[in-house]
Amino acid sequence: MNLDTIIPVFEANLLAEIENIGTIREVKKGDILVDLGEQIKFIPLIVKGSVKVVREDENGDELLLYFVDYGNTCAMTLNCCMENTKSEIRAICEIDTTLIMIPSNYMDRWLSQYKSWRVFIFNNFQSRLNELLKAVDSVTFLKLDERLERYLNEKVLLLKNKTLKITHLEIATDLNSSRVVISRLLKKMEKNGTLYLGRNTIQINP
Amino acid sequence: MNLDTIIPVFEANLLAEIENIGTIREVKKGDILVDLGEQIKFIPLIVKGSVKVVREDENGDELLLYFVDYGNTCAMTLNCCMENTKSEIRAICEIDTTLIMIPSNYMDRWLSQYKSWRVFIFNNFQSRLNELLKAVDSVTFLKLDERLERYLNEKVLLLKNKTLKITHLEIATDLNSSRVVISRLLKKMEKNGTLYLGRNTIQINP
DNA sequence: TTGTCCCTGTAACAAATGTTACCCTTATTG
DNA sequence: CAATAAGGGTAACATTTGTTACAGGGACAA
Repeated sequence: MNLDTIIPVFEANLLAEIENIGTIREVKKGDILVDLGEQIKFIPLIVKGSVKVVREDENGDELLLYFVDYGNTCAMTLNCCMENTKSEIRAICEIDTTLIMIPSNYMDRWLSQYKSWRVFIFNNFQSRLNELLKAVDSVTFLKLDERLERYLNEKVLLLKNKTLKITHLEIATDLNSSRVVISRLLKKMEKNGTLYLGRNTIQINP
Repeated sequence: MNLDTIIPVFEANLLAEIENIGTIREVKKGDILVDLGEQIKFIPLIVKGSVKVVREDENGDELLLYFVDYGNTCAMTLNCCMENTKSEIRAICEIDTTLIMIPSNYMDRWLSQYKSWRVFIFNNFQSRLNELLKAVDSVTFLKLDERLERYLNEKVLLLKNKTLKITHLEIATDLNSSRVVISRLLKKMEKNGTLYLGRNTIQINP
C-alpha cells in the first residue's frame, strides 16, 4: 500500500514506522467501527472510504455529527487513546472502508518525535472541532428544511453521486427528526423541482 | 504568582519558561477576549476567573457554547495558534479574569519538549470536544425548559452563588431564544417553586 | 399466490416555540 | 421633578415540528 500517496504529510521515518506497526483493517458499509462506551486501544487512520460519526442520548435518539474522510482520523477516538476514557460517540462506516490501526501507546511517542505527526493530529483536532461547530450551527440556527438540504448536498459530495440510495427513515434518524416530517419536506422539495423521489432513491437535480 | 498551585501539572522547567515568557493580562467582566474573525497570536492560559465562549451566525443570532474555567485554555484558540486561521468563536469574560499570554510560536516547541505540556494541551482538546458535545446534546435532545434549567444550574456552580444577577434577555441570547419565551418559562418555574424572580435577579431554591 | 414487511404519501391534530403588541414598574438621567 | 430607557408580565396569534393513524404499493419469502 502506498501510504505516502494517501497521507502525504508524514516524514519517511514515520511512514516506515506506520507500515511496520499498523495493521490493516477492512470494514464493510454499515459496520460499527466504534460504539458508545467502548474503550479504544487503536488509533484508526482512514486510508480509503468514509465514516459517519453519530451521537445518541439516553432515549436512543440519534444525531449525525459529521463524516470523516480518508486521510483523516477520528479526533474523538484520539482522546480516548490518550486518556483511556470511553467513547462518547458511535462511528459507522458509510461505505466500505480501509483503516490502519495503530496501537494507542504510539500516540504520545510520535508526538514528541515527529513534527509531521503533531501537525497531523492537530489538523485533525482542528477539523473535528470545526465539524462539531458546523453541527451546532445547523441544529441551532437552521430550520429543518435547510438542514435537510445541507444533508443531501453533503451526501452527494461524499458519495460523488447525485442519485442517493437512502430511505426517508434513515434521513430522519440522522437529523433526529421523524419520518413523516422528512417525507413532507422532501415532497415539497420535489414540487419545487430541486429533486426527484423514487422508492429508496432520491435524485438531486443539477 | 504561584503558577504551580494553579496549573499543577507542569514540570518545573516548563513552569519557569512560562513565568519568563508569558505576560500577565487582566480582563474585566464583560470584556471580549477574542472575537469572531480575529487572528490569535497568543495562547491564553486562564489563571483566575472564567470565560464564556459563544458562537454567532450571519444574522447575529448567538448561542452559548461553554465556559472555560481557570487552569484551562481555549482549545478553539489553540487551533488558531497552530494554523494561523481566524477565530470561529467569541470569548467573553464572565467575571474578572487573569490570563497568562504565551506567544503562539512556543506551542509546537513545548509539545515536542514537555510531556506535561502535551498532556495539558490534549486534556484541553478533550474538554473542549466534550463541552461541544454537551452543547450539541442540549440543543438537539432537550426542550427549552430543560436547557434553561441546565443553564441556570451551570451558572450557579460557576459563580458559586444561588442568586444570579442576570436579565431574561441575557439568558435568551445565550440560549438563542427570545425574551418573551424565557420570561414565560421562568414564571412557570417560579410557580413550581424552583426559583424566585426579582428585577435583574433570579434566586435558585435549594 | 398469499402473507408480511418495508417504504412512502397524506390528513388531522397536538405541542413547542417564536412573534407582536401592549402595559406596568423601576432605574437613570437631565 | 419629568422624561426616558430598561426589565419584566401577559395575551393573542403564527409557525415549525412532531405525532398518530391509515392506506397503497413494491419486495420477498413460504
